[in-house]
Amino acid sequence: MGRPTILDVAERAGVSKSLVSLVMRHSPHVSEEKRSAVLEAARELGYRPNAVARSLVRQRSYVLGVMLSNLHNPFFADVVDGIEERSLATGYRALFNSGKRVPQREAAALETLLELQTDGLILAGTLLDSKTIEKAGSSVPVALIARATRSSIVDSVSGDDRAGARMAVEHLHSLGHQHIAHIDGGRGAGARRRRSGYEAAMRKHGLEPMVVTGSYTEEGGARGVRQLLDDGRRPTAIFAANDLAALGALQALSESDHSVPDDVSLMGYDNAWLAGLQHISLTTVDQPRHQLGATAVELLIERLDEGRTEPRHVVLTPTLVVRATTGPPAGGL
Amino acid sequence: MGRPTILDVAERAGVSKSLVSLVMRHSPHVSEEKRSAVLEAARELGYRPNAVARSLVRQRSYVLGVMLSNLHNPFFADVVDGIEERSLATGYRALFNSGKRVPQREAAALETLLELQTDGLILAGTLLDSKTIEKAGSSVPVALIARATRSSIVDSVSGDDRAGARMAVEHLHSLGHQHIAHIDGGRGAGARRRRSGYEAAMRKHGLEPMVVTGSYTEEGGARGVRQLLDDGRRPTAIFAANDLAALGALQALSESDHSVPDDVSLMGYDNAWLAGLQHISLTTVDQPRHQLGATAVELLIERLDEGRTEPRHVVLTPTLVVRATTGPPAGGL
DNA sequence: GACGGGGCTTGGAACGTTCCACAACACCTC
DNA sequence: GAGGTGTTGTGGAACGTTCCAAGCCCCGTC
Repeated sequence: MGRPTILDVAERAGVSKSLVSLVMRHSPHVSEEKRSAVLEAARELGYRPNAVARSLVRQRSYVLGVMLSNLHNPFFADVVDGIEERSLATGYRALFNSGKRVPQREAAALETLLELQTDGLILAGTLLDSKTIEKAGSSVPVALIARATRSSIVDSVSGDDRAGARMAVEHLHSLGHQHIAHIDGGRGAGARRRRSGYEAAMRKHGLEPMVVTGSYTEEGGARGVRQLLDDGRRPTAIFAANDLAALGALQALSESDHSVPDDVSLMGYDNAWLAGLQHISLTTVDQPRHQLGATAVELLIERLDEGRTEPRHVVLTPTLVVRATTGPPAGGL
Repeated sequence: MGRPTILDVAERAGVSKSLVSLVMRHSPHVSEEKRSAVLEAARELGYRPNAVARSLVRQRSYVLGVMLSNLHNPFFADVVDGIEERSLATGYRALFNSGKRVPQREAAALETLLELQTDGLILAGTLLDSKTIEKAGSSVPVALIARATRSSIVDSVSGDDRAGARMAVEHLHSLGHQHIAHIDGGRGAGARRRRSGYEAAMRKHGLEPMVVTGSYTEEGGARGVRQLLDDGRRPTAIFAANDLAALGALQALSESDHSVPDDVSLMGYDNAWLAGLQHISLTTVDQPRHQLGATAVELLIERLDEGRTEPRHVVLTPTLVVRATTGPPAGGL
């Protein structure tokens, strides 16, 4: 015989299964006597409510599914903190998955979460195409993190990437830089907006945009620098699409004997915790990571418990964080 | 009406629910004709199997629950990779949780996973006491990662922390260091063994152990260095309990104007990816992180699908990784 | 002393699957 | 043409809960 069920507890306590159910759900309409009898029996048997059976009949699991694009990006660790805290506070629990930045893997992870009947879905930094996302959104509330969308079906919360990119350019420009390269985030969430914000800000100051393709990974940043070197471009400053890419760029720059910021200035994006490490001390654009996560949960709850049906798209404002990797222009690459 | 069920599909395809079930599970005993009719109906309705109902009746969820002690520690990102890869390959899916290094939170996360009827449980770097762990282990297979145990109930896979600590001491000793401090990992998983491995190795070389309390976090490492300074201890080398703590130590050292390795040598433990960053380039002890995760999954599967019942405790051997933060002894703190 | 009402308790139906035993049918063999 | 064999398809029970309608009992009221 397997795990004890509500029936076993009922029998042992000499009551009906319904009463056990009531006790387990802290109903006030139970006599003190029976309550303690049930609790006692449950303790003795080591009874634990079966959430699977419960969610089958209630048609509600009180679980929020979270698909993380990339566990290695410390940016998401903070986002997850926000998600867990907020969902715990509202009576839900969060369960995670990861798609490892591979669309096919992400689709599988999404499907898993869907089959498990999670009440709501958070896609953090997903690479999935909007058709797939909207299809998911049509069967369960979905909130996107860090991937702006104009979808009329799913919600989203993201930083204002265009504004953040503008801040980066403006910071570098105010230091005197004219040749500012951007290593973009490729197909990464929000990368297009950061890129276009960069381009717009450059043009606004009469500067020529200089973009190479990268990604939201160290490898992407390193590749970007190598590309810049191969092309013989001579930026005096580099704005990488995120902190991880900036780290990769830092790596590649020191391999090619360029010092930061003495030869080249370098900026990242996100202000993930490692940007603040003294030995890195990266100038970057801060995203309210914790709040990004918390807001996504709230968006879901508005739909789940408050009946909202029109989509909401929340945009949070980033802030500039100046540290040690930027300075006045010098030799450049 | 909500999501379509197997009954809706059956009706639309003009067959019984049982047949639909067979098709969905790729049974070979279905005529081509009916199979395609069912598939077609399912597609039209947007049917998706309900994993909740399925696992209720099968008494199996094919989900492995993973409780992560600390998502901010990059060590776990690699472990998770190993878990996801191995479980995908064996027909299971992994779902994560985090306990944020707070025993009470961890207990709640564990309980959640238990109630959701996951088929097996992986506790990665948990701070939970063994009584709680064994209780969980008595109702579902449990595998511990990075927390050695002699439990006769749960399985475990961990690095040989004593040996790793010895390697660290021996490396520093071979460079000529005599005054080697250890900032320990407090109550962290495996911390006690690293500490005792350090102490044993020190004694073996006729050296006096010098231990201060820390934790597996940056904050713990920084606090350890400050403690060392306050106490007026003058180590020429510091061995931190893990890479994160080493990073915190690095931080505190540069705040107190000590340069690494010119004044003090510094070592970490884990070889998490950030240890390899050129700008950090931490000498450390490598743990086979990916394999730690993969092995935990295998241990669970042995119990689940192969009927093993006696416990197994796998110990993997760490290796020394020499980078730039260690050198010959100099002024010290 | 019948009636009504409230607090506590109960059994049965339902949730969406899988599993099992069996039915239906075709085909082969003697 | 009766009997066996094998392949495909079916309905009902079961999984462990929650929900609902209804029952029981006690008490107060007229």
